[in-house]
Amino acid sequence: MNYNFNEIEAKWQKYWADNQTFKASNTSEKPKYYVLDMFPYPSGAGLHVGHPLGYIASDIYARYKRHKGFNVLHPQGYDSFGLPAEQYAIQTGQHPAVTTENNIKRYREQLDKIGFSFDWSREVRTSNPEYYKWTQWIFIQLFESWYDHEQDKSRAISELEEIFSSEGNKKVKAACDDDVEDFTAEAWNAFSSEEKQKNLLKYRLTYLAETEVNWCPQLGTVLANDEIVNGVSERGGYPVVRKKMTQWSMRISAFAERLLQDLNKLDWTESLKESQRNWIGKSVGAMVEFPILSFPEGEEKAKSEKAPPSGAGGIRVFTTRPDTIFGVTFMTLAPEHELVKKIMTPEQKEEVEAYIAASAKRSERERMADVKSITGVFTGAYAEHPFTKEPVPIWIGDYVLAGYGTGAVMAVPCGDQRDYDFAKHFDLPIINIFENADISEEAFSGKEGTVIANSDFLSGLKYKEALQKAILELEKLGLGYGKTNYRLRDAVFSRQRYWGEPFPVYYVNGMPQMIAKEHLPLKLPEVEKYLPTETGEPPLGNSVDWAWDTKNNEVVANSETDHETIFPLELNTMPGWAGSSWYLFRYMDPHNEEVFVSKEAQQYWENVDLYIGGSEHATGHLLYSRFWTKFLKDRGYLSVEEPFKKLINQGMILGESAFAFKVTDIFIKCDEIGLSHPFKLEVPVCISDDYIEENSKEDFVLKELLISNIEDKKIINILSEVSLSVIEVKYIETFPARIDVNYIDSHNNLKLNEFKESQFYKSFFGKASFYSLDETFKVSREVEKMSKSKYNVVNPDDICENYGADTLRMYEMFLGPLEQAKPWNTAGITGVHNFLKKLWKLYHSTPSPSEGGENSFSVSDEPASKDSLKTLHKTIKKVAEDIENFSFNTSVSTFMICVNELSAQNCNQREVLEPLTVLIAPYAPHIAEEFWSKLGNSGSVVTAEYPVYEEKFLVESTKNYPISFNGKMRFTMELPLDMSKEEIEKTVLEDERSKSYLSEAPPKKVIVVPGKIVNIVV
RNA sequence: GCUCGAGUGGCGGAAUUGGUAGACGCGCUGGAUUCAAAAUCCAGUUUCUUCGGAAGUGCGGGUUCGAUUCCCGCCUCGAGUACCA
Repeated sequence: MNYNFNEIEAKWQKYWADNQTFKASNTSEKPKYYVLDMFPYPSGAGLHVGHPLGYIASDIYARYKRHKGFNVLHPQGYDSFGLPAEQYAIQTGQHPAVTTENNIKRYREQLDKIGFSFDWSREVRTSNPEYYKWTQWIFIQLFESWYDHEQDKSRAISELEEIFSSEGNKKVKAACDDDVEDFTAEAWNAFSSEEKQKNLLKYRLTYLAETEVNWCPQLGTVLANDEIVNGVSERGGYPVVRKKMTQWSMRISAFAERLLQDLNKLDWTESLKESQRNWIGKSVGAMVEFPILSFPEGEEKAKSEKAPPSGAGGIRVFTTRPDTIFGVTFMTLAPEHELVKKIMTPEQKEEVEAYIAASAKRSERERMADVKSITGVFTGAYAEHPFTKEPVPIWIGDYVLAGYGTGAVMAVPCGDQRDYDFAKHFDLPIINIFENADISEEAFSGKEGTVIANSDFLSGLKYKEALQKAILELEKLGLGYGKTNYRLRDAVFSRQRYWGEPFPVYYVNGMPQMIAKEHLPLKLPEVEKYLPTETGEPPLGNSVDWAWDTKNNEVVANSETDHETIFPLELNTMPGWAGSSWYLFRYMDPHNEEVFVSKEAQQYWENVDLYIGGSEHATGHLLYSRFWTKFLKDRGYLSVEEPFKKLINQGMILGESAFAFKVTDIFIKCDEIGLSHPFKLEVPVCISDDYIEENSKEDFVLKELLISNIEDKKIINILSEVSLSVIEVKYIETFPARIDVNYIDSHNNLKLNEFKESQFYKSFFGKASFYSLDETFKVSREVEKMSKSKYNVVNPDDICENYGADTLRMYEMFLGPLEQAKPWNTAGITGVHNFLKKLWKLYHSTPSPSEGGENSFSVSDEPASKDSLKTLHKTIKKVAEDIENFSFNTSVSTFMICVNELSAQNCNQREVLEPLTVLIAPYAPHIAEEFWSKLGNSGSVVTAEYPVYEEKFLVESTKNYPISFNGKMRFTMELPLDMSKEEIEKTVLEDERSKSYLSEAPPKKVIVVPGKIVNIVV
């Protein structure tokens, strides 16, 4: 009987499902282990071979841990709210819930074929009301909480109210909005309940704030930053305007320091931690206030002496280098800075306003892209230096960003390159305040070891001392204080979309009210269309039933809002990261209707031991999830501070795109080509750089080759460095070159007949008439991201069908290190497939050709040979080590070596093959189950114990020593391992081969490392 | 620009408390089997070579008996981030 993988795999997949083999229990004597994959968004395109890579790795690890005696939680689910389903709904009118359901079905079928050991009884879907009920509940908890910086934790808002009513808000060190005003206990108690609510909102961990969104009037929708290209919408190219909207925000910035510090506790890659550190962007420095010296006529005179740091009488700046304060020669404000219009002098008014208008026109992106050109305008106003009391000119310049710090900087040209460039450009003074620093060419940015000079009381001090001293002196003057700044902004939590979690919020007189827990979930309403309303409100505004009746606690028609118990509901929905920020905990207790996770379940499973997923979530999902975990921990709902202990980012599997082309020689005569005169060849062709041949007689370089798509025609632009030359362009592809990889065979030939039958051919070439397919075509390949639009997608279903899931699993691992990006090449899969066939043969007898007939299962109970046991134990050792190190590619190699050796030894003994079955089970579970049952075991191989490595089988008595001369290995010698250094040296030197390398002279030195190497220096 | 990572055969890759560079697989070449093909099996496959050998892990130095591995300086590619004061 041959290796019939289709039959075997279907059989065991059914067995696992029927027997609930992978169902995890929340109570067990065994130690727990939680392995989690980042759950997928079920897209309409289905899975390609790149998607399961991480799932296979985590599945191998989960199965391995089960063999090692752990109670393993290995669940899977769907991040099923999201944009694509909504966009599809806008186009087709199909309800996102329907398309999502269909997509999930397809995903499940595909996943099941690969043989994962998921506990599907714990499946979660973020778009499921039973699930998002708890997402809404967490939102309410955030609303009911504030952040106490004193205790460094989130606390109940009721505790804050108590503090306010007993001592006011002066002593409270809370994370809050910038505009809170001080009030006493008496004042608080005198507040109306509405005033109280207004003030509390400024402290809540989720709060309403005016924030800007990208609004596209033509599309009638809000766009994300990456949907905007050069200031216009990516789709359609319509203008986008910044529009202020009241939106929910999350006070994640309150957690900045903890999110930063706790990174040190995590077993994540350094690069990932680094990008979170950068994202949090901590900088330690000082807030300094420069009093304004002169307002223009008619305005109030500057209050230079007594202006408090928070007052409006000065310009507040944040600096990380207060030690360089004596180097300040000017100040720069962002053009948007609110003080600009107040302080500019009448003489400068025109110029300043023109500059503001000009920079407002430039998009953020433009401003950032254009780093080189230096622009700015003098406002005419001056500030007073806190120490020297000298006037400091105030400029505006768009190198200062309104969104960071205070939107203003104290310019120290000797110490900051941007200030330096600005000063040089506008001929502003530069004072050198560093000892022994040359600032004639560029700014000096050294810190450690720098000695400050020319700086009054800071002169002679080192960087660190000067820093402290400067802050101290500023504090004395009341013009500054030490301050730590974070780049991390509060996260906008509202989306003007349909397919997301509705907020459990209704509004009474404009103040938000939470719907009580017992009335959750607040389900998404039906709408007729998924676009914003004509008045520009979010899609939920299209619903006729979207108001809350506080009397019956139910959703009612919004036409009835004039009734005194009926109030409008929030129209926004939550962002994609809401549901994914806490899903790991729901898997622990997925069907609990009372709490989002029971204390017992959470305390048993704690948090995720191993998390595998893509690195694209480095600063989104992974940061938000840490934030919510910390919050829920603070409020006593969780016992852990972090969601994911260990994290591995799997690398992307790339596709090998195929380009088919017909070879035609075309000569283009270019008489006048200059850089300013791109040559245009207006024929529908494609060309790639590789196929350009230069005319060697002319000394020219092909500078650049541009291909642009204009009205479905490919236009070649050739830019040459010299103006007079003849370019010979060969090998022009005479039709759009991208070909679906599935029509290319392993020898890079176009499968012409199949290709002509394909939908791909018909849609692309059906109407074209300028080429003939019957001629010879060439195929070139290029490695790119795997994507439907590049026609390089390989479907795992096809691989399972043709080679089996076990082959797919092992091949994906064999491709290369898990964390590395690597190209997929279906041609290479035969190596792994042949290995499994060889493995199959080990367990089956091979009848001699004369006998004929089928192979049959034949494993002997005789004792195995010494060599076979050695091979087995070598393999146990290496494979176990490799799994622990997530080096799955090398463990597949090890299996291959093992099977090659056992085949050569004609090994068919149970003593070896039974442990081998368990060893390979995590990688190729179906074939392992088949062997396991044929070996006479009942039940699944999953329950088998992992084989134990025994040193004794590997003990050697001799070593094949490499003998090197000057470090170069020349030959080897088999010598006993217990031979002494001296004996080894003597034996080696006496060898004939050594003598030929030594010529006449004796060796200068002989290094003998017993058990390793002999090196002779000549 | 900054941060992180990586450069090894035709290709994917292996080897790091410094100790036989190229494991394993693909591809390729030759052979066996076959009417033939597929499948399978065997042998070879870093480069150069006067067939004795010699060189070789992006480049240039250094440390060492010995460097893919450690140190210094560069180059290239990839990922992330971007005027962060």
